[in-house]
Amino acid sequence: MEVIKAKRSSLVEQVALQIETFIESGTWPVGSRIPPEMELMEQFGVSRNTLREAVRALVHAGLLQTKQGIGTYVRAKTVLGASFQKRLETSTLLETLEVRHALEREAAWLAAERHTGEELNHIQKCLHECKEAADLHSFAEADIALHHAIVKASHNRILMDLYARLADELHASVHDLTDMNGDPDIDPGAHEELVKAIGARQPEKAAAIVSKDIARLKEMAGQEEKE
Amino acid sequence: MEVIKAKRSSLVEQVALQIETFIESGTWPVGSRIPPEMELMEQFGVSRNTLREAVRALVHAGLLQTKQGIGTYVRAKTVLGASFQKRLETSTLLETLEVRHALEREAAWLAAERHTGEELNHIQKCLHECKEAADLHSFAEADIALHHAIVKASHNRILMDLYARLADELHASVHDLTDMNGDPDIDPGAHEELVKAIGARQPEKAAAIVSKDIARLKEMAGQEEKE
DNA sequence: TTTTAAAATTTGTAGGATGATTGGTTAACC
DNA sequence: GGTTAACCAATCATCCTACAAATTTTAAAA
Repeated sequence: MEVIKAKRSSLVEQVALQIETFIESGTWPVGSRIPPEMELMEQFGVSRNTLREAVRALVHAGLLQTKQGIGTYVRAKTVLGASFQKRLETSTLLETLEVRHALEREAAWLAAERHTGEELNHIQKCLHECKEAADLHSFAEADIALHHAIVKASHNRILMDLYARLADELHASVHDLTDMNGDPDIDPGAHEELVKAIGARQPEKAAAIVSKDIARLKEMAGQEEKE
Repeated sequence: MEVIKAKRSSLVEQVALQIETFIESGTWPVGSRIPPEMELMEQFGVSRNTLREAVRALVHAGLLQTKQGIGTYVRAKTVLGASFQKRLETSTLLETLEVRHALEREAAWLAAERHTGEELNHIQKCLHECKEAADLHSFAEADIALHHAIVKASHNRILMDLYARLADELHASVHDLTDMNGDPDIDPGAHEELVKAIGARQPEKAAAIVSKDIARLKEMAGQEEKE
């Protein structure tokens, strides 16, 4: 792991970007503990202050998390994803659902236009796991995986970045919604129609199904706020 | 400007968040130069290292920009906005237009549902300025202002955050497109229809007009890539 | 008056020191 | 044998001092 020193930008910026690269590339995956400060100082060939400024930048961005006495952990894969999630934490559920609608509708449309055979297979596998889910927890996970697969099939990296964090944030919210309402109100038929429309390359139909699905969630959210 | 010291989080994090607050609240507006390090150290009551880590976090986030020998300047108003713009800089024009479509379509729909009389007046004023634009530059600025007004009328803060940066990034791209094609291909009729649909509280119609508008831009972008 | 050099201001980087936190280990006590 | 307290090592958090580098301002020289 030889670190190249460029001259254009500050040392701190260079180190921060390189750490980001290690994270995005998967060298330091989410959840892993990166080397301690003393080691990083040696690897990057900078003083501790410079190293700390770089690490702190990424801590603030939500990419890393430091634990005194223990070490530094990777919390997120991309800066945009982390800051988006931070933003979602201070937003209302309605705002979040509306943005989800915007992103999912566009993703479904593009997936219908662009998916590969392999991607469609993966989408169909996720659909199958939704149907086979034994409990609410399994269903929620399969549901998220399905939506991720669809966004991936859109071949739009920005959508993927934004959606990765949106899905995590919504995971708990929707989970709470269905818990409190008691009746899970699962509509697997909508998922089946969505996947069918995407497979048949019908973007308008896919988009309409997404709109209908989110509208139902917004209604549930509205009822929740009235209680 | 008395700074309160809480105990829960690290000093660096507290200072960084306070600086962010000063920026978001407009105390330090975009483009302005914030006080030098020595002053900030005294104001926040921390050491220079602690202050630098906080400032560096915001520099990396794109909110601040430091110039050696001169000072530190405010570059953006929100972290999400800054990181989104950073992401857009490494994205293709097609990806950007697709995300723009997702956000603008949702914003137009919500604006049709939720606008206030005051907001509609402002939207109509922006439309008027589009029509009265003497040259391409003026039109582009009025165009951006119109879309900003529509997104604001959606009453969704996330959309506003994301769109603020998206508009800036697209400003140059669309400008380049129209420059290179020679023929500006301005369609003021679409803007008029859009504003009419929003005013008449017809969300479906507003959304369809946005889709049509972006589709035209995507076509132009496609032709550009073929040259 | 103009040009050059020095000084001042401000950020960038390095090194040293102490404090605080966390997890693991060991010893003492019940 | 189980529990609790003390101790230690590892690691991050904060502070201080010093010098370097870049830019602007001021003073001196031509």
